[in-house]
Amino acid sequence: MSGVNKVILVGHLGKDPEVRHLEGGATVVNFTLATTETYTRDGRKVEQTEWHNVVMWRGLAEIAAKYLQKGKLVYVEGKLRTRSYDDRDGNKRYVTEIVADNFNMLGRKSDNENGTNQSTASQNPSKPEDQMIGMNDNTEDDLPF
Amino acid sequence: MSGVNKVILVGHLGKDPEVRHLEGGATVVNFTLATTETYTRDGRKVEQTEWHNVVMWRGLAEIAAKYLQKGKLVYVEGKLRTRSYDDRDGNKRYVTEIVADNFNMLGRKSDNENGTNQSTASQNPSKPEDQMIGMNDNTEDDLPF
Amino acid sequence: MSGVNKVILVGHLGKDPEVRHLEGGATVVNFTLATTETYTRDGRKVEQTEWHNVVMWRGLAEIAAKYLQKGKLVYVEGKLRTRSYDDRDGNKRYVTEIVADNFNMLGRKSDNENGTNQSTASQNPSKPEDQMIGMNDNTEDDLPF
Amino acid sequence: MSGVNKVILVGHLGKDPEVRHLEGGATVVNFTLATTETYTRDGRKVEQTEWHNVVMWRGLAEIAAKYLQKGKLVYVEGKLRTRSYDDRDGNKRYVTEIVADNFNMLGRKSDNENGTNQSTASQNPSKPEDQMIGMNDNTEDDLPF
DNA sequence: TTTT
DNA sequence: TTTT
Repeated sequence: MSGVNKVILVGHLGKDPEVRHLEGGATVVNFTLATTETYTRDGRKVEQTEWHNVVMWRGLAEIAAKYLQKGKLVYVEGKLRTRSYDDRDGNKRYVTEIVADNFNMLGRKSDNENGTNQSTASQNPSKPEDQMIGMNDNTEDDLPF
Repeated sequence: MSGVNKVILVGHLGKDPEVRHLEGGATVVNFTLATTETYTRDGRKVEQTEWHNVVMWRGLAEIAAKYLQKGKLVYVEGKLRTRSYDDRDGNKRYVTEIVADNFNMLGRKSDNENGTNQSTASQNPSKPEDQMIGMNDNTEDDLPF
Repeated sequence: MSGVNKVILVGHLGKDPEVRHLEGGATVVNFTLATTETYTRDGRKVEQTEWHNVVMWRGLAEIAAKYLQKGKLVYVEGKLRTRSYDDRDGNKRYVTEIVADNFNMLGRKSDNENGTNQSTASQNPSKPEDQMIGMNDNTEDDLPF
Repeated sequence: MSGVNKVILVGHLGKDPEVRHLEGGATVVNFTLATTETYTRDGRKVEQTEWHNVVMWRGLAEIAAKYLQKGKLVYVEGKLRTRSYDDRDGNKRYVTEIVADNFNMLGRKSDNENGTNQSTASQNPSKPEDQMIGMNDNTEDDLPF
C-alpha cells in the first residue's frame, strides 16, 4: 500500500515525439530520452548514455507534441511502469517505461524556437493552489497495449 | 523560466497538524516534520535531526487533518517556499516552508489507527490518467500572511 | 552530456535479497520491490502494484544482505539502467533495473529485528562533509552479465 | 531514525559563487539559485521565482568555484539544513540552505565556455561502482557558523 | 513475489 | 517537537 514510485530525468530527446490519437479521443505521446553520465575511469573520461522510454498522456501529451522535438533538453518527472506485450513470435516481452506526469523544457529560449515561452507542463498545469482541471476520458481501458 | 523546485522528505511528525479554515473556505494545515540522519564519526554513531515546516492546502490539508498525527511516519513531496513576515519588533523575518503537493503514510496499518486504509493523498488524488478535480477557491490572495 | 537519471522508490521487498559474491570479490545483491498505488476509479478503490528490479553493489550490497528481508519497507534511491542479455533461444532481451546508490529502512524498529539500529546506508556511508571511503575493486568488467 | 531529506532544483545562479577557504583547508561555496514557476491564473500568465541558498563543500565546492557563474543553468541535488545565527542585534535568526551533494551543469556547451566539458560533479565524482575518494579534513567543527 |  |  505505502508506495512511492518516482523517476526524475534530465536529458535530450532522441527523436521527435510520436503522437497517437486514440479512439476515445485521448492523445498519447512516446519518445526516447538520453541521459548521459560522465565519469573518470583509470584517468580516462568515459561517457555512458542510458536511453529511456517516456510516455505522456492527454493534456500533457498535447503540450509535448507541440513543444518537444528531437534534441531538446528536458526535465521529466514520472513513474516507472513495466508492461508486457507479445512479440511477433508470440513470446511475452517486457518494457519499462516512464509514465510522465510533468515535464519542463530546459535550455535557452532560443533553443525552443516554437514562438512561445511555454516551458512547464504537468497533468496539473495550473498553480497547485488554484487548480480546476477536468480531463477524464476513461479511454485507457481501450488501449491496444 | 526553466525551473524545478522539488523536496522529498520521509520523517516523523513532531506534533499534530494545526488546522485552520480560512475565510474563503480553504483549509490549511501546518506541521513540523523531523528527518533524522545517522552517520558514524570517529567511530561514534551520531544522529542529526532536521526539522521542516510543512504546509498543506485545501483538499490535501483536509486529508492530512484527518489522518496525520504526531509521531506518524510520512513521505512528503512538495516545493520550497521562503516567505517573509514582520516579527513583533517590526523586523522582516524569513521562514522556509515545504508546500506539499503530495503525501503518503508509511509504516504499518496498526500505526495508523484511524479506521481507514486511506494512505495516499495528493492535490491530484485520482489516477493521473483519470483525473477530474476541481478545487479552486482563489482565496489564497486573502491569506493573512 | 547533461544528464540526470534518478529513481526514488518506497516499497516492500518481494523476496529476500539474493546475494552473489563475484570472483573479483565484489558483492552484488538483487531483489524485487513492490510499490503500490491506491486510487479511486468509478467509486471503487483500486490497488495497482508495480514491481521493480533493484541491484546493489559492494558495500551497499553487504549492508543490504545483512539488514533487508522479504516484506521490509524500504526507501531506495538509484538510477535506471537497461541492460540486454540473450535468452535461452538466443534472442536479445532487455531488463530495466534500478541500480541503487542509497537505501533506508523504514517502519518501526520492531519490524527490523536484526538486533541493530542500522537503518541508513549508501555508497557513501559517512557524513558527506566527512567522507573517507575507498571501495574500489574494478571487478565490474569481469561480471558475467 | 528513518529519514529522507532530499532537494532537487533546476535553476539559474543569481550571482557568481562566493568562495571561502577555511582555516582547516576546506573550501566552501555559496550562491543563490532561482527556480521560476510559470502558471496561468485568471487567463494571465504569471511567473513566480523562488530563491534558494545553496552551499557546497570541499571537492564539490572547488568544482563549483571553477565552473559555475552567474546566470548558468544548473541541476542541484542536496538536503535541507536550517541553521541559526545571531544577527547584529543579538537576536537568533534562522536560514534554510540547500547543502548540495551533487550538481550538474545544464544547457548547451557553448553556454559553459570554460573550455572543458566537465558537467557533472558530486561528493562522489567517480562512477559509483568505481569510487576511490578520500576527502576528509574534519574542519567542519572549526567553522565560524 | 510485497504490503495494508 | 518526532522516531529508533
